[in-house]
Amino acid sequence: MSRAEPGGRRHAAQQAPELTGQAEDYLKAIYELEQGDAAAGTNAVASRLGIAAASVSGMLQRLARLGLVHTERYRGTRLTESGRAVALQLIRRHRIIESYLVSRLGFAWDDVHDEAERLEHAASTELIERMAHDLGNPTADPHGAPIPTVEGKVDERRFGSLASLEVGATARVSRMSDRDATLLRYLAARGIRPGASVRVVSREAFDGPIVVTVDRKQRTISPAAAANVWVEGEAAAVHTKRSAGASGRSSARRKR
Amino acid sequence: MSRAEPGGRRHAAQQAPELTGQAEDYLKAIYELEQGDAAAGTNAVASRLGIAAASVSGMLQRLARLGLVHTERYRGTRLTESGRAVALQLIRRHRIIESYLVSRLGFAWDDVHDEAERLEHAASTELIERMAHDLGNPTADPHGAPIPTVEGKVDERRFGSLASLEVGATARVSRMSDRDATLLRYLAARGIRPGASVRVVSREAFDGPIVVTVDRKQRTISPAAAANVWVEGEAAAVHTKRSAGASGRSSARRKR
DNA sequence: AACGTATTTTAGTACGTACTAACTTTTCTG
DNA sequence: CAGAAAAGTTAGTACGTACTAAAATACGTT
Ligand SMILES: [Mn+2]
Ligand SMILES: [Mn+2]
Ligand SMILES: [Mn+2]
Ligand SMILES: [Mn+2]
Repeated sequence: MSRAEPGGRRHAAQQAPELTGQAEDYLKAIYELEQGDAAAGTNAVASRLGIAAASVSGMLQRLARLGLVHTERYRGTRLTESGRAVALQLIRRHRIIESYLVSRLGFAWDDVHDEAERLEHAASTELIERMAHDLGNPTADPHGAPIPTVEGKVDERRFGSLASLEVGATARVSRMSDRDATLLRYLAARGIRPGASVRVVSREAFDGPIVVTVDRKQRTISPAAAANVWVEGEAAAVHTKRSAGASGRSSARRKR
Repeated sequence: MSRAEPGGRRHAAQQAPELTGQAEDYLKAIYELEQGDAAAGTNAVASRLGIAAASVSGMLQRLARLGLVHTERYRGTRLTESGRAVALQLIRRHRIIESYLVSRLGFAWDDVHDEAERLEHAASTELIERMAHDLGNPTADPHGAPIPTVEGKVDERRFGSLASLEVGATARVSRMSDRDATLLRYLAARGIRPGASVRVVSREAFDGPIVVTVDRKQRTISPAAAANVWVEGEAAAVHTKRSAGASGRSSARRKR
């Protein structure tokens, strides 16, 4: 019940520190950026949230004081157990809201992310659980992202991207980024949605377009778009080869 | 779409000043406190919002700068046209959300106010209109409060309270305050809900309990509770008498 | 009209959150 | 490994929103 508003105090703070919406978004960003053993970089958090890196430094110190993250100066940030729990519940709220808006209120799948980005901070646990129950406790959102359980369990498998599938390989679309409505419409126009099965027909050199068969129909997809689509169960057609996955690498921070 | 968050700037401000949730709540409070020609007092706004009067003074100056209220120093505040428009749209959002939560998600009517108080600031116009459409564009919320239209029209009639009905008078329950869940449960337990028809059987002196017939059953109601129930179409049984209504008085601010 | 009380405003402070500019540390590269 | 580039932090500022304490104004009562 009742998530806190920002500037003021309004409600006496009880045990739980009553995080602001911004703090919650930071935790979510960190959750999404850290992988395995690699901490989330300040710049990465900043660009994810559209905020100056200097501002992020400040907030991370606050979150550290609250016991929600561990920060090693100049070396990145990772969630503590309790920070992770907060992030997962926020993600649960986000994804259930998206699912509800699509299934019950007729929203387009490319139109729910921003709405959920705000509602996730205002919706009570009771509301979320009622929505979830009404939907039959879904396990994935409209973009294929897994929904954490109330207990904070979630499928954390990482899949390879469609962009890195080899020619001849077949796979099932698992999920895609939902942060860009244009991308989602681009993909929808090509039949790329969670559950679709794809097969790479050919690829052009120099990052040229990828030709794929999507549920029997032949389609062309830009590699930039394909990089935001994750697929599972890839199977090469003729001879199996190791694919350099964009999956669980952990050693270094990727540039961009 | 997208109501602003507080501390930061985050989105470039376009034409519309993008009010914070708090500012919106102030406007709503002023709307509900000013009646006819009487301005809303600073203390009244403060106690309504649970905020110190000094803080309210500050915010009112900001709202005045934004052209949303007129403030006459030491004399009270009233909404400008545009402030009123903001307040009415917020109230529309609030009441549609309450209605939706009750009708579509099985919330109890005494449990939706706080939820709506937060969601009203996060829900986009699109979401609200989809909810409204799904409900068949209701004209009143679960507590009998009229829902302003998209154009900002609303039934502003004021009714007398059940507490001021004379013995023998019959009336229909129009609405009740929704800000106290305990009150709502108290009323529900006695069958007092919008549309119920009541008749005052007797009243005790010194603000004692009021005995009423509610939809045929006899019930006892405390005057403090009855003061938060508004009724319409009152009709005295035998001889009609002027009732000193707690309705449209405007000259002085009531104490408390 | 004068006084005392209620109402309202100002002054000074705090905190969350953001920004830019300047500085520090780490990492990469030749 | 030295120097440059990238990444991250600190310093100083701003704004919205709250608070308490003190001062100003208005109002009801004698
Ligand atoms: Mn968010
Ligand atoms: Mn999603
Ligand atoms: Mn509100
Ligand atoms: Mn209501």
